[in-house]
Amino acid sequence: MINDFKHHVNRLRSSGLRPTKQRLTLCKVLFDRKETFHFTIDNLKKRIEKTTKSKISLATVYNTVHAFKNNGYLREISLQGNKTFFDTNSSSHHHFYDQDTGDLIDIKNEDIIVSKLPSAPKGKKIKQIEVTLSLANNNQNQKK
Amino acid sequence: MINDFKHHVNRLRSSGLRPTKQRLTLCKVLFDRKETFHFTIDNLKKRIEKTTKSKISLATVYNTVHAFKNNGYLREISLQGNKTFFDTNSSSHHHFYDQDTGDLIDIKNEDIIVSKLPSAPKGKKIKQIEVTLSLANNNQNQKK
DNA sequence: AAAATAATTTATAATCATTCTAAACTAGAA
DNA sequence: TTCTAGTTTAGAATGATTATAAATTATTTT
Ligand SMILES: [Mn+2]
Ligand SMILES: [Mn+2]
Ligand SMILES: [Zn+2]
Ligand SMILES: [Zn+2]
Repeated sequence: MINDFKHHVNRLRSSGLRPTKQRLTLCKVLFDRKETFHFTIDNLKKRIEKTTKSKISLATVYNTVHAFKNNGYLREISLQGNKTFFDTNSSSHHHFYDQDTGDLIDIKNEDIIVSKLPSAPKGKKIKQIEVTLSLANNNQNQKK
Repeated sequence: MINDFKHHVNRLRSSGLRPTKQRLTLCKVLFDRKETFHFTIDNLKKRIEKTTKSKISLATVYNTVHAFKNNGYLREISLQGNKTFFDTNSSSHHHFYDQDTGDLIDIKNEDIIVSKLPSAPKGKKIKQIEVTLSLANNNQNQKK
């Protein structure tokens, strides 16, 4: 599996995306690893620069990440603050969000059970259930 | 209760905020109504201009909204896309988020039951449980 | 009530993330 | 090889938010 990227080429082709040098580089950086992870664009840009010799323009990183997201390779995660996070774990799951550190930790889908849900408004369907558990330090924020 | 804003003055004072003309105007626009609502800064700025005669600078709207949020009068809501929403309903509750229209609909806390939760990491505490149900149109996005 | 002070407001500039543009480049088809 | 549509790119443009620093105002002190 290592050093093999035929499957990336295939996946890109089957999404109607040409397997360009830049896209394959991104595929390797994002998907050729055991653990999934969360990242920002800025974050990812730096990782590419460190990890690979390829130079990819910022515009292309944006374009590619959005293409990957639109084709279900990546998930976009919404958090407070004005930064957008992405998740290489595109399957359904939830998150701890540490308000102090900004850390984001995966929670497996089966570790949270939502046993009651409202029904969707007329003509609409529930497409995704997302639970975010916000964390803070244990010590009571004792005022004074 | 109408045309009475002593309680706003009191609340501001008890938060260590001086009851300025601008803050009281914001309090009236945000809290003197039956229904709670969701808004963006831009959104709120326009509402102020329509509703009141007061002219409040953009910087003050930002400052005040953040002060109100930090003191628990408002909640900040995180959604996909790069806009920040606020919620005059500061109590614990959940949301429908319509991916097509961008609409945000409240779900009462008791209409969602989360019956299994993971435990928080060491030294951390779960401060907030937020469930977002993403909506899309019923019709299957049939590809061709 | 006037003066002193500290907080607040404001216009405007600065920053930062993201998107747009249009020219150069490239993958795949003919 | 030539053609064409798709892709990449640098840089400009946009839009939201934050910073700055001077003017104003609320509150405290005299
Ligand atoms: Mn904010
Ligand atoms: Mn995006
Ligand atoms: Zn995740
Ligand atoms: Zn709400």
